[in-house]
Amino acid sequence: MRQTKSDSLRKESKPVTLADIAAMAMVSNQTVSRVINNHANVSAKTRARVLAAVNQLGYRPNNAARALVTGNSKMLGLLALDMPSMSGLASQYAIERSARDNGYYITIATMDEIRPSSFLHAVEWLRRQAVDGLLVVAPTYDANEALEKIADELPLVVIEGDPDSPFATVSVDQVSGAKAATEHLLSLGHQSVFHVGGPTGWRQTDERILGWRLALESYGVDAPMPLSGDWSAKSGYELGKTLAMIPELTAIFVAADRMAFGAIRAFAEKGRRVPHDVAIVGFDDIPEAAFYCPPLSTVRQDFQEVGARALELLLMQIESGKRSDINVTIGCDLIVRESSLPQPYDFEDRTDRL
Amino acid sequence: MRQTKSDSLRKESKPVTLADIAAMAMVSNQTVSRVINNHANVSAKTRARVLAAVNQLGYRPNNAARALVTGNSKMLGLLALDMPSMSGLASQYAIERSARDNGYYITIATMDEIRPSSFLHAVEWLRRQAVDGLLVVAPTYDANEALEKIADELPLVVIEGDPDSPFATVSVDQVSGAKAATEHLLSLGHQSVFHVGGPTGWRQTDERILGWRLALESYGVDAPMPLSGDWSAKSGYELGKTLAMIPELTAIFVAADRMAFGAIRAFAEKGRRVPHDVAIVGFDDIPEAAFYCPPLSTVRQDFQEVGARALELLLMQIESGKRSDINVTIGCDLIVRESSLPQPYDFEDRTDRL
DNA sequence: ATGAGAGTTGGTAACGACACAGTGTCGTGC
DNA sequence: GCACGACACTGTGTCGTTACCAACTCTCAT
Repeated sequence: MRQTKSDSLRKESKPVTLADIAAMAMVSNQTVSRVINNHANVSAKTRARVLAAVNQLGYRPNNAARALVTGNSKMLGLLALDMPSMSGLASQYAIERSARDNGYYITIATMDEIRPSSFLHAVEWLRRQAVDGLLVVAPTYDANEALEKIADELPLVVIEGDPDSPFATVSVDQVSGAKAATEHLLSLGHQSVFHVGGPTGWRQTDERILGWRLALESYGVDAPMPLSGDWSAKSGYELGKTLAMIPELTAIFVAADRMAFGAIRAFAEKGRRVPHDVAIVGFDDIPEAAFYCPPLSTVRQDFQEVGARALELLLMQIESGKRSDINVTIGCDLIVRESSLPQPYDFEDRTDRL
Repeated sequence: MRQTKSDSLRKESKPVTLADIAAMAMVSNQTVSRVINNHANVSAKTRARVLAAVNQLGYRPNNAARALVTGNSKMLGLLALDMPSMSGLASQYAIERSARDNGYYITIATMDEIRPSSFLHAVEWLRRQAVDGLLVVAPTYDANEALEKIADELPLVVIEGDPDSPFATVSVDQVSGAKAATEHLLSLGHQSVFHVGGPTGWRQTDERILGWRLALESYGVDAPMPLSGDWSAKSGYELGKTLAMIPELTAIFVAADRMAFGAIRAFAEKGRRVPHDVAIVGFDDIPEAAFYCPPLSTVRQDFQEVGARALELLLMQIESGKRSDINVTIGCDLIVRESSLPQPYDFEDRTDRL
């Protein structure tokens, strides 16, 4: 017998159920249910009596039972990449908070890489939990085909996915961010701007390259061959060692702050100073960027906003029951700090620009 | 009617149930259930027939129904601090992966600060979801009293909690890490070592201070007044500006890499070079530490290991049904890099020490 | 042949909550 | 005085699954 087993080991003798408080408040199950769910047609007096019983007995609604009968689990799946060098998880907090405010739980599933198979695996896992909707952080192209199959069975929002895809997406406008960063460097008088990009297969990699190319074009400059890292500081360092050997290089746009850190370090080791000899702009604006040596110019992405908007879109679909393919684009801001500025900077009052 | 409503808007006409495949395989519900759950006493032939039906119909077990009858939701709650400057979330991935391998889901709840009230709120929220156990990242003391109430109703493991508390904990040995860092600095000949610590109320803050004190004592040095930041690079920067005014200061042990970044930056702005004028050691070994300018000496914490061990402890409690108060301590390693080394370093082949 | 025992399988009753369709009680308007 | 609707509340059925117990089918030894 379950009861016996569990209380022989743990207090929780028997969880309080709806029926228990119905008995205590001397009303039917149904009335209690209505009170719990804030339905109409319950007199103030009964409602108070029920609420009193709820408090006294410490009743906690059982979501499993609820999910079984209503068909809604109030659970959302968050599918993310297991990659510590990704900054995107900052938005996870925003998502959870906002979900909870709306009465939804978040359950997470991680993938070590976005391959269709491991991807579908994770989705399948979440669907067993009968999630009401899916938030997918899918910055690579591979994800799209896998998502197709899911999208018309389950509400879905893709974060950092392809805006041209047939599902709802929320993404940061990488192109204009990259363009602004590159133009900033060109406007300082650099003859050309090199680029350290992310790994192939990532939307962000291509879009940042595109923005960079557009800026170079508008200045009539030929684009050098872009390099490709894996977003980590280490990869930035390795590529930086290579770039440091190019004498005519004076400016680099690096597709991630962490890679920029590595690159600056590599330049320092080769005796080329940033910003005096080489100007560098990163991307992301991680909190440490403002405190690197030198403080890193970068493009700020508002992950909080991305998360909040994604959740909003998802709930909209769940509540309306209609699939949506709205594409939300969030802008980003160029933050200029010392790493791209040729002249020495007045150190004293820089805290205001963090 | 639910069915009508949902399929008017979305394919998912009606989910496949156990009964459907029972009908197809021409066996009873029970037999299907046994196959799904890998119970014994099912002939190979029937099992194959059932499995075939499962595949053909695309059956997905309904966890809600399962949870309702078994009383186990196969869901674990992860309670964490909403603080981007905390490095601890690295272990979240390890936890999720390992949980999934064991057939458990992770649902997260975040808190903006660890106060008993917001803490209990989050716990209550998770308990509604009928989680089978709780993983709590609770690095502050405040959490303890709140946890007492929960611990004997629900399996619980506290990450970075107080090892003397009456519940199972997994923590990193902060004291010895801090001691090693400080001794390293003293062994280099520094007369004293200053300290930039974390916020008050955090176990890690106190333990790192303790380790630092122990090291100073063993060298017969009086401990200067430790400073207190909030783990962020920004706070390290502000405190660094203060410390930079102390002429006799030659070495600092900073309780977090991010704060160390800020501090080094502040010193640079005041014209004091690291490591030539001041030696600095951080704590955490975040991936960027090796690529700061200069590369940061630090104490490495293995968050992966912490997460994996915590999950292991939790599952043990859940499966045995017995509360445990085992305290696991994970060691940490001093990583020496340029920020604490007085002599210039041979740049060429340093990649091996990352 | 017969019975025991192991290996299979089936039927029924939960689990806890909500939906749905009632029942009963008012108050209002003609 | 009667019909009628609005409101407050109740009773039963159901969601998909597993637990429990009973029943059936084989062997194999007696």
